[in-house]
Amino acid sequence: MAAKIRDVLMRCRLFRRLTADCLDRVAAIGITHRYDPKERLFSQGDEPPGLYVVDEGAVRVFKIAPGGKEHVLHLAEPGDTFAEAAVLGGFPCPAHAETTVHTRCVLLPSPELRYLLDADPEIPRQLLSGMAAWVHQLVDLLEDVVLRDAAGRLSRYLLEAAEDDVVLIPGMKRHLASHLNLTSETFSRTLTRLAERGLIDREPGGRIRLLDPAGLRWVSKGA
Amino acid sequence: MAAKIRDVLMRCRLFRRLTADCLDRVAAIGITHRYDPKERLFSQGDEPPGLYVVDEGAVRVFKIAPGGKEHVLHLAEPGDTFAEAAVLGGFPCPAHAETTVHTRCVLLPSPELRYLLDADPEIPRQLLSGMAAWVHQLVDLLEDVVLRDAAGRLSRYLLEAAEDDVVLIPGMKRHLASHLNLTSETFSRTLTRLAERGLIDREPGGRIRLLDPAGLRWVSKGA
DNA sequence: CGGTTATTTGAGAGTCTTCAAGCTGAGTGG
DNA sequence: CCACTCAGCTTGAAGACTCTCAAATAACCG
Repeated sequence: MAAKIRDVLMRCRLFRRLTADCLDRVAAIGITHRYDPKERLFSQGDEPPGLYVVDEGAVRVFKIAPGGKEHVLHLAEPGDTFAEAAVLGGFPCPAHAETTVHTRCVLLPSPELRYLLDADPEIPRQLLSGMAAWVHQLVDLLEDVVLRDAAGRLSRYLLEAAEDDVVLIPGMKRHLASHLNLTSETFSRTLTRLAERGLIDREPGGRIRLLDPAGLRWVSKGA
Repeated sequence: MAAKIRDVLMRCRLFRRLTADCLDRVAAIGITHRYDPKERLFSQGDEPPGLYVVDEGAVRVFKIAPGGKEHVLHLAEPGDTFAEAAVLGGFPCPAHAETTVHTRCVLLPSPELRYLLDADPEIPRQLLSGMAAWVHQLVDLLEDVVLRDAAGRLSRYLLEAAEDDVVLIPGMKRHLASHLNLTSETFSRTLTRLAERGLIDREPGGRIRLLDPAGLRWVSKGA
């Protein structure tokens, strides 16, 4: 069981740089949780229960704007962590978290994690660079939203998410759309437009094949 | 001199939570630099010279999009730090940094800082929560760009930047506009619209008086 | 198969940007 | 002391992109 948790942690950027020794100690406090689809893990304003690592399934972390519109900050898939900033910074959750499908997570409970950080000087040091990477990713996201148009953002996402030139859309398209700061309508239209230009091919089951990665790269750079 | 550097560090979120002891050791490696207006501190892709803390003046950290458009990620004013993520994460600078006016900064050079982090277990631990706060701020910024309109973003900025219901615009309006993801034209128009509604008063010298903070808060919440 | 939910498509409206022109204000030299 | 100049700011009109609303289609689940 503990070996299992270790493996989950190993897959994620935040913990990958930990030494085997530290990793074991962190894994020891981990608890595996299972969730049904659409189950709420925590809500905006809650005290963070702990640091989550997705093992299987997917969690969307989102804000709800006054007016009911929601924006997906983070689509956490296997190997991703979330709520790390709230736990480590000691402030309440800045967003809601809900699963999209059947999901298994490892939870590192806040009290135990904080104790560990105080007890073991090696761990904070190694987490620091992990946090820096997370900042870097946020800056990328910000850049994305700010200086790319719909086609550019979608192209970049496709390029990043592709494996063997195939992208499997996680969960509902409208959540992915929200993550890219698009309505589902615009998302759909942009997808067909990319297909018309021969850059991608829409296959059944939410699968997308990249026909012309170089062309997509061009679009994502803003042309 | 060292006392001076200590004071500068003390003012910023990243270091405020450090114990007096650690603070001294960090301050010891700090170097004060002076810059002319529009002087370039580093460029995108450079190895980060170190962690900067603004003592006096202002630095804008910005990206240039293909096509020449620039976006201001961060307007660093006294007490703000920048390049922290690149130094701590060990990757190249993701953006350019340039002063807007005569500026004094404290630089904590990368090699010394890294050495300090390795040598002293206490410092990374205390920096971790500072990084978490920076993540939190980035998420706010992202939220800002994504779910507020021009008037909402400007209102929020004014409320945050105000002291005694007066905001002094740092540097050029067009840089502030870019930070809020607006063109300078839209910025100007939005300002006059807020003035017409009696929420603010535009005074000479780039000074803005908040006449109705409650009303601004209403606008910033998206109405 | 029927009901429900998600996605696609169409038409119209709104916001922000772009392009172009006029304005303002500080610094300069006559 | 004043006109000149240049950069930044403001204002106007036109256009682009995305959103909203509405309806049709497709996918899913019991």
